[in-house]
Amino acid sequence: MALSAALLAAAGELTQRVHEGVVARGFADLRPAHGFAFARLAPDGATVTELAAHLGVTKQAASQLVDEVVRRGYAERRPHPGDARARLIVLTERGWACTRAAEEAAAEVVGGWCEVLGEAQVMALWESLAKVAPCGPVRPAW
Amino acid sequence: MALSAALLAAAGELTQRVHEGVVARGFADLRPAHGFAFARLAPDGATVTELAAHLGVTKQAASQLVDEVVRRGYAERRPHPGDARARLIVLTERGWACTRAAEEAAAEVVGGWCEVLGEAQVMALWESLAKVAPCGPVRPAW
DNA sequence: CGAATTGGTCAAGCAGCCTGACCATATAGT
DNA sequence: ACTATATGGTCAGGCTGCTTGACCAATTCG
Repeated sequence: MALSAALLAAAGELTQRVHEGVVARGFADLRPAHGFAFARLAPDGATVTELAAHLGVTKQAASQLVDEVVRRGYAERRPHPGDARARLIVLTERGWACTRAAEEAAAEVVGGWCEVLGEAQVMALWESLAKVAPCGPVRPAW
Repeated sequence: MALSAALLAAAGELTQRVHEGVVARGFADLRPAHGFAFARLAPDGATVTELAAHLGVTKQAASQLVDEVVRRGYAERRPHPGDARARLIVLTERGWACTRAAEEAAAEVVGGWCEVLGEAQVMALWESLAKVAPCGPVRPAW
């Protein structure tokens, strides 16, 4: 179906342009995959196991990804308040700055869409997508 | 933005379910990435270089991917009619069967969306996406 | 209190992609 | 026509991200 192609094209372009926007704002040492991790870490932090589940990878892979972002100063491992085995991964100030940069870049792209479609159409698009994939995986899927 | 998340979720779910559908129809030795290659090969075949450009990878990676699908009987390398250096990669009958299976699986998913949104909304969704990403990359983007 | 479970890391291996080098054919320059 | 350059494709080697398997520390259940 052509709809499938259009959907994949839009998602690919969004990912690509958000990544470009993040890089342009000075965060060049990150890959798109890190963004998906930040999305899970942002609200209140998360454990490695939770992050692994969110990204659909093994704990080891998630742990390795956390190593990277910690080494680059975007997050830190803290003792978990309620479980001495676990560690709570939380964003640092730099991590939050990067998250805000990603939101700005995303808003820019969506703004461009509003100019093409009109705001009402974009809202309709959003609602349709939300109904169609209520809890789909917000992560690299292929 | 929540729209971004919804879009990525929908694209991820589509990719995943199409792949599941293809596997369920008996083509278990393929990855989603192969599907993006088939999309370029399907109409009239393509050279390795064209395929590489379409997938956004190097010629070497594309050549290796072609090796895999040839070894598994989905495609074959033929001499290129107009250029003795080049080879035209074309789908075999098995390759076409797999392509049809993918289209069936995609139609199933979209059919499910029609039940949720109604056919008119799905058409509107399609048109909006087509306007927004007229020539986005139909390939794994992250 | 011992047994089984869960969170996390360490170690080794593999798959997919990249860079660099190379050959064969095609195209352009003179 | 003949060389020079560009293009299509492959081979070889290396790197990165992810996986499986094993293990330790802390928790929970009997």
